[in-house]
Amino acid sequence: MSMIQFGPCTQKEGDNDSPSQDQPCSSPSSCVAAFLADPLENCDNSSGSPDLCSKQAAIMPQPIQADITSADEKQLKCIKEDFHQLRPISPSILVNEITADSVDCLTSHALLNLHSEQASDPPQALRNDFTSIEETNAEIHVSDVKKCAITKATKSLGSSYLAEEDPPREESSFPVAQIESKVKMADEAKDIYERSHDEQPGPVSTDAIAVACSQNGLKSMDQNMASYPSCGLKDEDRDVVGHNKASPSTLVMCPHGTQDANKNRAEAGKWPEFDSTPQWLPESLQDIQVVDEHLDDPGAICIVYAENQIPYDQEEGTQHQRGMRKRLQFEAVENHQMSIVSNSESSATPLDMGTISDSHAEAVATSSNNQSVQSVPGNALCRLPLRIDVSGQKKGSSPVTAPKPFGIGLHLNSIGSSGPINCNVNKHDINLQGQKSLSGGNSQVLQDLKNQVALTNLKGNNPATLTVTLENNSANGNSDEKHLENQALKLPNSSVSYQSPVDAKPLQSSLQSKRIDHYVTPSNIKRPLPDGASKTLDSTQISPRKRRKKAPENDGHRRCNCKRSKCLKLYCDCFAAGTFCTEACACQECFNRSEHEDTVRETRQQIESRNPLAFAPKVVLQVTNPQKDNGENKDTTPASARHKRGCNCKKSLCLKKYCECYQAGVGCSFGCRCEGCKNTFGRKDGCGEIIEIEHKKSKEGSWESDPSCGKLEGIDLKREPDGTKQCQSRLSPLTPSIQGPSDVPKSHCPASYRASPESSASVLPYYEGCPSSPVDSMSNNASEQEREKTLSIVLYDQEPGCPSTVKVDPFSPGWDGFPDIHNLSPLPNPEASASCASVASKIRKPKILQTKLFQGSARLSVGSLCWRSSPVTPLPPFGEGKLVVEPDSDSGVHNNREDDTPEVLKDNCTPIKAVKTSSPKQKRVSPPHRHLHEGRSSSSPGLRSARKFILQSVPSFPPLTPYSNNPRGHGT
DNA sequence: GAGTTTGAAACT
DNA sequence: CAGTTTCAAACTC
Repeated sequence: MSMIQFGPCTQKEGDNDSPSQDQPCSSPSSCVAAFLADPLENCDNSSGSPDLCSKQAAIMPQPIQADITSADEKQLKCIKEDFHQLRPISPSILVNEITADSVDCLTSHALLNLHSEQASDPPQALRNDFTSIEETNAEIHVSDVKKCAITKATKSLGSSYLAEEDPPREESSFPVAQIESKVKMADEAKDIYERSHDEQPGPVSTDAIAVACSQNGLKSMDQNMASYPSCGLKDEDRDVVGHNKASPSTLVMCPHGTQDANKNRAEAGKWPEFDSTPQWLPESLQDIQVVDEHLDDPGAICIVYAENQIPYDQEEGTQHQRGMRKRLQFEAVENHQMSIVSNSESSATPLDMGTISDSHAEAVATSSNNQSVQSVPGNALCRLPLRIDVSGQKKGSSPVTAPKPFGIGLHLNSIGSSGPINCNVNKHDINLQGQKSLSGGNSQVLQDLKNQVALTNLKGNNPATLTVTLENNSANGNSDEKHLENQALKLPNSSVSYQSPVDAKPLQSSLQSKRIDHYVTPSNIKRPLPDGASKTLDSTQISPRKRRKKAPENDGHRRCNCKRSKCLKLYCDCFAAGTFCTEACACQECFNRSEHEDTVRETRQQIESRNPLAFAPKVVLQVTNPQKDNGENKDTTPASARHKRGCNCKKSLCLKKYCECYQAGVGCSFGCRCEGCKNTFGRKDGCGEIIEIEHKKSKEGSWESDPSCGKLEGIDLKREPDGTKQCQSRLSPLTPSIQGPSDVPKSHCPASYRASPESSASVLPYYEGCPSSPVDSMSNNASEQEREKTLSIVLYDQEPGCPSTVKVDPFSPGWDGFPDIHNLSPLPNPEASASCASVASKIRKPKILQTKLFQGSARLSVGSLCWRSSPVTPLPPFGEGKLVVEPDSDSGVHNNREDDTPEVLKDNCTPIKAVKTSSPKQKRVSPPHRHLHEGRSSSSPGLRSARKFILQSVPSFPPLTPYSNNPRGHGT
C-alpha cells in the first residue's frame, strides 16, 4: 500500500547526502518524524524537488510554521499526488497512532482528534494501516515493543471509534465525553484559526505550530478530501493549510536540520498559498510538532507540544488558545544502545517505546483528565533520550532548542512511581499521568498531577519536568501490554520520570546548554504496587502507621511518612522527588504542600545551595548513543544505570533496599563505598560477577562466603582498607573470548560497565533493557553463567584498569553520566593498581577510546547487561529509582559539544562539590593519570586489538549528535 | 503492627 | 572533612 511512503523513514541509504535532510530513524521518535515527512519525500521523488517537499514538511523547526514556502505548482501537484496516495491509508491516522505510541506525550491530543474527527475512518483501515506500519517498522527500526504499542494504539483507536458509535465499551477507551470535548476543542481551534486566519495570513506566530494543519485543516482534509479525490484539496483546505494559522494543536515534525528550518523561516512570509507540507501532515502532526533543530544533532527530533493542546478538560478553552507550546525534543536515541528488548529485531529503545506509549496514554489521560487511559503500553522503558525544549515554552516564543537529553535518570526518591506517567513540561507542566488502569485512584492521580504541576511551577526555573511512569498492571494489563512488558524489560513496573532536577539551576544550566536532563524513574521497580492501591483514601483518616505501610505503594507513587522532617528534607521522598506530598502521604506536619510552596522553594534552594545535586537523580541511566541505527545494532543495549553517588552500605551487602543502588535496581559502581558489596545488579568492583570468583580466594570473609561469588576464577578480589574491594586479575590479559570475534562483543559489555560505572557505563540495569531479563537469565542460568565466566574474564582483561581499583568520582564533571575517562583510570591504591596494572595497563587506552569501548560494549552487550546481573538474581523488588539517562559519555568524542555533562550535574557540581557530595566518607583515591598512560603504553597487542575490535564494531556514539542511522551524520 | 536495622541526610 | 546525630525507610519478628 501506500505505506511504502513511510519507507523513507528508514532513510534511504543512498540518498543521504544532506545530513540535514536525512535523518535516520534511529529512534522511534525520529522514525515518526521521518514518517511524517515521508509523504513529502515522495513528493521529492515525483517533483524532483526533494528538499522542498520533505524539508518543508519536515523542517519546521520552531518557528517553523512559517516555513511553508511558496506554493509551487509543481510541489502542489506533487503534494496532491502524495496526498492522494496517502489518502487511502489515512496517513493522519497512522501518524496519530504512531505518534501516540512513539512520541512521548505528544500525540494524545491528536489521538483524541482522531477519535472526534475521524470517526469515519474504519478501525479496520487503521489496523491495516498499522499493519503496514509495522511492516515499515523494520525499516524504521521500531522495536517490536513499539509495534505492539502501535498495535495497541490501533486497537485503541478502533475502540474509540466504537466508542463513538457505541459508547464506551471499554473503560479505558475514550469516553464519549472526551470525544465531545475534543470536538469542542477542535471547534474552538477552528474558530481561532478562522479568526486568526482573517487576521494573520502572514507568518505564523511562534505559537502557531508550523505545519499549518490545524485541526480544522485536518478535519477538512479528511472530510473534504473525499470530495476532491484528485487532489484532495479544497480551497478551504488550502486556506487552512496555507495560512500558518496553525491551530494550537498543530503539530509539526521536522526531521530536518535547523538549516532547513531557517530556510523555511525565511520563506515564511510566503506562507500562504499553499504549502503542501502542513496540509499533508496528519492530524497527529497537528498536535505535535517535531522539529529537528539541532544541527549538531541530525537525528534529534524536537517535538513541540502546544500547551493549549493539553487536554486538560478544565483548561481546554484557555489552553487551546494559548500560544504556548511545549516542545519535547526527542533525541533520536539510537535504539540499539537502548534497546532493551531481547528481541533482536527491536531496535527501538525501550525508552522510546515507553515514552511513546506512555506519552500516548499520558496524552490521553491528560485530555481526558480523570479518564482512565487504556492503551498505555506497558512497561516499556523509556530510554529515549528526551529532550524537552523548555525554553520556548513559557512564552510561546519560538522554542529554543532543548539541550540534548543527557539521559534518563532515576530518582530514587522520585515519587513517581509506577503507574502514572507524568510529563511535566516546564511551566505548564504537562503533567500527564496515564495509568493503564485508571479505574481507580484517579482522584489521587489528579491530585498528584496538581501537585506536580504546582511543584513545577514552584520550581520555576525548572524547565521541564517530565515524568513518565509506566506502570505495569499485570492485573489489568491487557495482553498487549503484557506483551510489551515482556519484550521490554520485564520490570514489574517501570516508570520513567523525566524530571528536571527540581531546580532552577538545572534549568538554567540546561538552558545554557539547551539540554535538559531526563530522569527516568522506574518507580515500579522500587516499590511494586500492591494490588489495588487505590489511594483515594484520605490519608488523614488513616493512622500514620497504616498510612505508612500503605503509603509506599499507593498508586505507584511513593508516599512519605515523615514525622519530623516536615517533609522539607531529603529524607522525605516526596520532597526529594520534587513533588508535593499528597493526601496519601502519612507525613506529619507536612510542609511540602502547595500551600507552603514558598517554604518548599526556599528549603529546596537551601538544600541545593548545600548540594547542588541534592535533587538530581540519584541513578543515572546512561544511554549509549546509538550512532548508527542501521539495524545492525539491534542487539546492543544502550545504557547502564548507576547510582551517582554510590551507596555506602556496610551491612546490607547491597542486597537490600537499604542500598540505594540495589533499590534502584542498578549495580554498584566504583563510586560506591559499600563494603562486601553483593549487589546482584552488579558489583561496584565493576568486575561484577567476575570478581565474585575471586572471593573464594580472597581473604575477605564476607566475600568468600558469598555464594554468588566464585563463578569466575582468575581474579582476586582484594579488599581495600576502606572496605572497597580490589580486584586483582590473575587472568592473562588475553583470553580466548576476547580473541574470539564472536565473544568480543559480549565481553565488552561488562567491561563497559566496569569501566565507568558512574560515568559512561552504558549498561542498563538488566531489567530495563536486557533481553535477558533476570527472569530470562534465570531460565538460562547455566549458559548464562558460563557466558559470564567468559565474559567476565574478557572484560577483565579489557578493562582499562582494575575495575575495583578504579574509582570514579561520581560527581566529577565527567561523571554525570558521561564517562569521564579522566576518572576512570586511577587506581585507588598503589597496591591495587599494581596488581591490576598488569592487566589494566594493557587494557587502557586513551580516554576516548575507553569511552568508546564502553559504549561499544554497552551496545554490543545486550547480553552483557544481563550479565551483570547475576542470572540468579531474583527480580529485585524494584523500587522507585531515579534513573537518569545520560548521553553517552563518549559521545563527547563524536560530539561537537564541548561538554556532554548533563546540565544539571554540570552546573551544579563543580568537581569539588561533586566530590564532596559524592563521598564524604568514602575513601577514594583519585586516579593517577599516569596509570592510564602507563596502561596504554603497556597494553598488549592483543588487548589493543581487542579494543580496536570493539571500537570498530561499535558505532561511535554520537553523543550529542543526533541519532541517526545516517552514517554521514556521524562522521565516523 | 511493633520494634529493629540500616544507611542517607543533616548536623556539628 | 570527619564524626555524629537525625531521620525515615526497610526489614524482622
